[in-house]
Amino acid sequence: MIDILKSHIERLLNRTLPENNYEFFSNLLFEKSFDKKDLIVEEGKQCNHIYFVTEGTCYLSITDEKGEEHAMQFALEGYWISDLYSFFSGKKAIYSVKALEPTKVLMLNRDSFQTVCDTLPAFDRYFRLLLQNAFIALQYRLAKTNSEDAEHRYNEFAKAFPQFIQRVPQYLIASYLGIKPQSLSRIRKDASFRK
Amino acid sequence: MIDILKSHIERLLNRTLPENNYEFFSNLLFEKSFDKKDLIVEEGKQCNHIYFVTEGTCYLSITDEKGEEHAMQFALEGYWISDLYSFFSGKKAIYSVKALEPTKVLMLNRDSFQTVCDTLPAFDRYFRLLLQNAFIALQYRLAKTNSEDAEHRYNEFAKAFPQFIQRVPQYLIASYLGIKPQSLSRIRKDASFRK
DNA sequence: CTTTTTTATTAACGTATGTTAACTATTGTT
DNA sequence: AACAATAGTTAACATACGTTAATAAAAAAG
Repeated sequence: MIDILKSHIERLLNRTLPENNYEFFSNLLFEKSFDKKDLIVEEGKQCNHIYFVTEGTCYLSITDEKGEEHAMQFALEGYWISDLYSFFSGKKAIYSVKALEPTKVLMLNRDSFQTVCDTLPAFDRYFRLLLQNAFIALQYRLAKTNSEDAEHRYNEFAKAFPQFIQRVPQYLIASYLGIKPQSLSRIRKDASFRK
Repeated sequence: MIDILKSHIERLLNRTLPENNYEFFSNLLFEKSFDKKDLIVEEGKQCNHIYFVTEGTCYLSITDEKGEEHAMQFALEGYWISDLYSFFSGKKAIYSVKALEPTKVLMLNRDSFQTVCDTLPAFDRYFRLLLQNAFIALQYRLAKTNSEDAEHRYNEFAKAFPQFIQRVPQYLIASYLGIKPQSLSRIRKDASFRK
């Protein structure tokens, strides 16, 4: 069951890991379960872990001054999620992570992260590749946010992430796209008319 | 003159590099100069380098289907810039990089990047830290794009990056903020009234 | 099953930003 | 210095999306 993570690592590194490397790493992980609606990371508190989802769904969000929540990222089985700002700086979290379903994660704390990166260069490489991909995807998403209208963005999202359309409530998808739920409703209705 | 990069690396790693480590790395770099308006990276062609700016300014942009250009990132002395999508995948660039002033860069090609990361784990670490910071900043920028109006975003930008306000034309700053130059003009006028 | 809570829909109206177009200011070129 | 090209401003009008509010549908809880 932990092996979904091992194969994730080996796929990114494009090679198999020596068994003792992975063992060293996996001994630093803790398993934890959350109920639906539980907060995995809470804004205002230090976020001392990164989380690898092995079961369930959750999402990262930020709350603005008006008290409105904005979904930034969704995660299901095989995704890492956390407030990286807080994790890497040690400052208070500006994001929250909340479970959308009963969710199981493998968690790695800051010290263990440092240890594994210092001890096994393969893990520095692994996390670099993760961040590389995340950065490229995020930059592309921002480009689309600044150039396409909400309908186009919704269609691209639905095509790229059909699993999220299934498992994430529509008001959070609207929020992720940078619009209100009413607007997404309107967009979907207009689209269904045109069919 | 190359040492602006060395100190950049040592600042991120939070330690001094063995002199032979840096020498190994810097021998893989090429220096190149561009005139104002030159394309450093051209959309549609492979982007085979990452660029560290030692002099001048340039910016990364993407052109949408309607032919409109969207500024994604600015870089002046001490910044890395490139189309990382193309650089890491080997596919055709979807972004361009263009000089806004006469600009000097140190460039590192894909093979050399691989070599230095494979040979010196410190560089995997360095590029992980770079990407980490870039990801965190980009995620925050997207959060603001989805939650604040253009006036607020402009004010935050001007405060955080006064150098760019000096050296980058206003229509590119508008584009970076996700609005049209006319809108930024209006915002600035309204603000000056309220003073 | 029934009730309550949460999520989604719809419609009328408001607003920030886009569009078009004309004009001015600035910068670069001969 | 004169001219051309680029960048910035302004204003009238258009539009995508936000706001408010009422209702309906679906999911969770008793």
